[in-house]
Amino acid sequence: MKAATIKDVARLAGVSVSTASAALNDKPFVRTSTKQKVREAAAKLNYRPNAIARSLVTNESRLVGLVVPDMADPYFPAIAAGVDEVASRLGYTVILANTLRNAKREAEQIRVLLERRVDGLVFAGGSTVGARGWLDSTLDNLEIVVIDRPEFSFTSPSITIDNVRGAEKATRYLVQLGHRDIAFIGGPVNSLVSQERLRGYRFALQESGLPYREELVVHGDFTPRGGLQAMTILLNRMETRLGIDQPLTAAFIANDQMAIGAMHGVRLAGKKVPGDISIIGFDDINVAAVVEPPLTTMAVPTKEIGGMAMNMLAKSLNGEKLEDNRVVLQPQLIERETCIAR
Amino acid sequence: MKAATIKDVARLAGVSVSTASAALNDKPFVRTSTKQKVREAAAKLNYRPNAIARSLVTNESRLVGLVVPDMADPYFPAIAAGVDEVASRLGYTVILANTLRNAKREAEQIRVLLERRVDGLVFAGGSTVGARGWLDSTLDNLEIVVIDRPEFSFTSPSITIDNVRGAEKATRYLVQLGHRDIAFIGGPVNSLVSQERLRGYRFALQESGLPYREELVVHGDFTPRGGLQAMTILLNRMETRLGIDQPLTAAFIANDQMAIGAMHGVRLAGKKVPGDISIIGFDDINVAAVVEPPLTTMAVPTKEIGGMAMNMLAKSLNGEKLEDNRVVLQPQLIERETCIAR
DNA sequence: CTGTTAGCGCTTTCAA
DNA sequence: TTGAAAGCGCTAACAG
Repeated sequence: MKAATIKDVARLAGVSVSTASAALNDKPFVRTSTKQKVREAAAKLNYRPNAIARSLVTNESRLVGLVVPDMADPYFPAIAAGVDEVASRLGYTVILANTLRNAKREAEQIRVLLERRVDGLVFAGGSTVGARGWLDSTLDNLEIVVIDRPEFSFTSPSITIDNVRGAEKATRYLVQLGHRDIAFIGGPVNSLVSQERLRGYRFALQESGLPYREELVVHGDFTPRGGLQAMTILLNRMETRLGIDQPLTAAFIANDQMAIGAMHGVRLAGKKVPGDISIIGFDDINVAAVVEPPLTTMAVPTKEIGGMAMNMLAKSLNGEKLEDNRVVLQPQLIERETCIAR
Repeated sequence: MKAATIKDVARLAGVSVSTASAALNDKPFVRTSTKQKVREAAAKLNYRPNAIARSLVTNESRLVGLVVPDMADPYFPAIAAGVDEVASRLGYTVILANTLRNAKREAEQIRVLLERRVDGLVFAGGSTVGARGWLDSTLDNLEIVVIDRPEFSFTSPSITIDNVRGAEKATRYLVQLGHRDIAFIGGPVNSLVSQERLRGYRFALQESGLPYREELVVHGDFTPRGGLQAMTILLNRMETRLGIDQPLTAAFIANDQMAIGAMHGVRLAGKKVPGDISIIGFDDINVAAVVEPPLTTMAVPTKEIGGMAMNMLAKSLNGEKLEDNRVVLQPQLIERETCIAR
């Protein structure tokens, strides 16, 4: 049997449709007894308001799109959890859009979100050099909050990780421990976040009077496997090209997933973390604290970021002015056991 | 300026609204030149069809709800990735609903999904004893596919992990390696999945002529921290209550996240994995292969499951009969390095 | 092949 | 305090 509509409710309650609507929405001008009647009718019919119909007339969907590059990296589900939690508290529903770090797919997904008339978007990470252009044209008229997409940070409310400073801090930490031959494992070359972290790394090197050496940087793909491969390449390089005069003693790795993979690579090569090679990661994903040895990393309050983003979005949607629409977060060094003084 | 509607497009193209609609939907009976005109008009106006309006009339939203208990466990994002991938290929959009393993919240989230008129639901894991009742009444009329929610497996198309057999296999593997004092770390006591895995564990014990000992089972919460705590409890128990006559030599742990935490617990107690205690997990999450030592576990093809679920859902939505609507998957033993013969 | 008409389920004036 | 009517943007007969 078909789902009951408000018409059915109205009929059963013996009132007009408009009264039924007002009653169900608890408008103050409806007589209490009428509300009662209507509610009973609704209950009896197991009535569920049709959000689609409502959206059509109110011209707001209370849908928000959440655009993430990759669900396999725990970083993004953590953000998703934060967004979802406050969204549902605020009466929004979230649509998931996974871009798989693929520009074409991203465009496609956005198109869908637009057609669904989402009220707003939270755009998390995964930005890529040049991803900017086409978005601008199509995205006006839509509230959007970006997380760690530096290319939008000046046009949209944003939450940004200070990747440059974070990377700098991480690298400097290694330097302070006495390391001089410090490698960097980044994400995909065209990833903006990865580029920023590379920048911070170079900056710290420079400030410490250490040379930047190309042979010490390798790009991975943010996955554990990628980290493993990158570390293996690095270790081979050291072995074959440079000899033992300047062996790698530490590495700053652009995210924890790769760092954990890289640690494995170190062991596979018969070396020890941190005995032979110190490692510092980025993100502080939930297993970081319990891997062996526990991973020293730059922590980012992921879930809070998601919640914060959704809150900002909701505020703009309410027409409120954001007093602070350009949040920049400093990652925090969590010293665990993968770094050791040289 | 307001978004263009199909009316605007029709006017600009000099045709009626219905013709515009037909043209945009590429109906075969529209003259090619007309389609051309209409498309140009649409492009010029940057027209985007309003999916909300369409849904209202077609009475299908092409929305599917994805209900998961917890985004922090990599297991679920992996499923989400699978669902999302095939959903978007099939023209569906997925709404995320995170229940946080909380029955009240689950009910609330489902209510929202129903109001949004999702065409179907994929319900992944997190089932809890007694979660069944209220769902039945409210869920008819909705296509739904369940993943690892045994309580629905006989009323809805389902993909189920054979948890009992998987757990049995895992435990038996330990037994074959010569272990006789094998602990079990489960999820929350009322988690059905955890109960099944416990059942498999007991079954294997029994078949092997080993006694079931309550002091060897502890319940965690599926998180790394929970695994750590559970292992610590276990180790303390051994220390204090039982003395050294029957020290724990192995543990089967209900998911990888906890297993990784538990490994850490073992080390904290000054013992070694697998030297002192062998460990086997469940799920094969993506870091399992690279932790130290690489985790032996029962693999479940998570992402494929998500995709499969969405495919099944789409089929039922199309009115196709599912030839195989009760898929049962056998977890596969992945031997890595956390288990050793005694 | 194209246009006219009706209506999806709801909210929202506006009158009564 | 309630009801009648209009209309959100679209698709779906149906007639021409």
